[in-house]
Amino acid sequence: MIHGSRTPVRYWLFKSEPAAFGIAELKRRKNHTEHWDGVRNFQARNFMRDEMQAGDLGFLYHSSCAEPAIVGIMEIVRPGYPDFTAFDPLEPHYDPKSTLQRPLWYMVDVRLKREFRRPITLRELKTHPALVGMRLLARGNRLSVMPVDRREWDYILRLERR
DNA sequence: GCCAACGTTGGC
DNA sequence: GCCAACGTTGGC
Repeated sequence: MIHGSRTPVRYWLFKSEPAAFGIAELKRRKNHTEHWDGVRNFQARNFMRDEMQAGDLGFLYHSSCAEPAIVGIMEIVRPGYPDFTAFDPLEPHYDPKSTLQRPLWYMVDVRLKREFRRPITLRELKTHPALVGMRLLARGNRLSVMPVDRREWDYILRLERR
């Protein structure tokens, strides 16, 4: 990349159910890339397909578990490209509406950057007035991939140090 | 284009 | 396991 041409990093949040896939697997494969596949929601797809860039960072969030929490930071190493798991009838997220010629679903590749020194739980996040606007905390939010404001990102990193 | 029915998400 | 919120589907 030519010096100075780099666009500012954007921040994201990725949900995953630790029972299916979580930070344990990512740690085991440190410095290896993972496909963030299986996303079947249009809004989440659009973020991955249209907005994510290599070098962007994302929180890894554990959902649907005893202690929902942000547990680490991932780096996007490859921006949006067709999610090939949608093409395979044997895949759980197979979707016949998505074809090689006209892909419907997209994924990105990520790599674990680091695990948090401590998990920042959903419960804790909710106690901070600085985070009331956070998309994750919005009523009825079900997006599995969403943007995080830089201000919120920085605030949460400071929380981790407490 | 409306909207009821249905399935899924995800915290609790 | 419950249930609110939301997206999708399909009849009309």
